[in-house]
Amino acid sequence: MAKFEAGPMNLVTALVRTSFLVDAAYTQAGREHGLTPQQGQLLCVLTARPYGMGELSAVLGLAKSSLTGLVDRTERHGLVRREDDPRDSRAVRVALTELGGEMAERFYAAACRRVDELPFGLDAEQRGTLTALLERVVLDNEAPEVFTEPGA
Amino acid sequence: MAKFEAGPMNLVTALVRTSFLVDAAYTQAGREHGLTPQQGQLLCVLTARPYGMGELSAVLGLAKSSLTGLVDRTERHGLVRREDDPRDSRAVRVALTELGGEMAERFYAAACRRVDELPFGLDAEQRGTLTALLERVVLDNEAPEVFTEPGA
DNA sequence: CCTCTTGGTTCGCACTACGAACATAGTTGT
DNA sequence: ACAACTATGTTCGTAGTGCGAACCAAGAGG
Repeated sequence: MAKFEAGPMNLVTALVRTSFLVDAAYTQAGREHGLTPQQGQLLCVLTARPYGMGELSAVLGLAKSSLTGLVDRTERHGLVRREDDPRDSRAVRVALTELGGEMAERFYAAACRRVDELPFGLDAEQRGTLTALLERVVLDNEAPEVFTEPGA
Repeated sequence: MAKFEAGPMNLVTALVRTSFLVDAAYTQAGREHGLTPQQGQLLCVLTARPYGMGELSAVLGLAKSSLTGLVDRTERHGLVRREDDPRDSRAVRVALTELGGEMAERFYAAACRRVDELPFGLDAEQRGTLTALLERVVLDNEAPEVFTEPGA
């Protein structure tokens, strides 16, 4: 029963399994540095600039109440800091600490390395094609700007 | 800064963001039916056949101890059942209940629908190309056989 | 038999995520 | 000014996730 299904995989299955691989790579990269994937994600977002809680909630796709905890824990580990927003005294700006910046860099590098290894079976041209197609999907769906290169 | 970076996205970023979209779709599909993504995943795996705990652990990429809890909770919801393995009395076979089978079907359909909508901006040929490229990645990395069509 | 391995569970821990309710601080209309 | 509304975060309770270490019981091998 579907034991030798070398036949064409459907797109949905391919996407789901790829996502599975990416997640695993991401999680592994985090584990190398004592980070949960969520904390790693948070650090990566913050490398661009400080964010407010509400903004983070939107970018990461989490409820505000979920974010309080994530930031709490990450702050407790000394990776992130809550700063007062000068122009709105109820708002807060979450920023990387120095240690957080270093962690972000290392996590980002490790995650990139691992994810970049996934398409090892594709040549340069195929990678280019794949990138273009996925980029289209990502942009069409307005995927949040997660995981932009820190040095950009 | 990098505000109008319409430039070529790198492959890693494209993969990570795509994975983000797929996860969100998956989670949403689960929520529609009162399932967590993990429980949904479990049901999908079990549509093929019953599995032992160890097998599940390997397929889902979880520690055995994590699995006990997942199966416990899913069992508590009446979706899954632990059966004795006739040929090994310490082993267990996790199987779908009738309700579990129905849920699996509905969850699978919902997840497919949502994931299938992601590449709405691609035409048939592009979808074919994308599928082929991802399939290659998936097979090269021996991604677990998650999310195979139930009816296969 | 006595070991060694294997299949699962238990336990304690840290973390994830949500919605409802809440407190404040801005904002608007009058 | 002042009341009414809105936006920003936090708190609280609940359910679920995931791990490693320790453990138990049943098979396998010498």
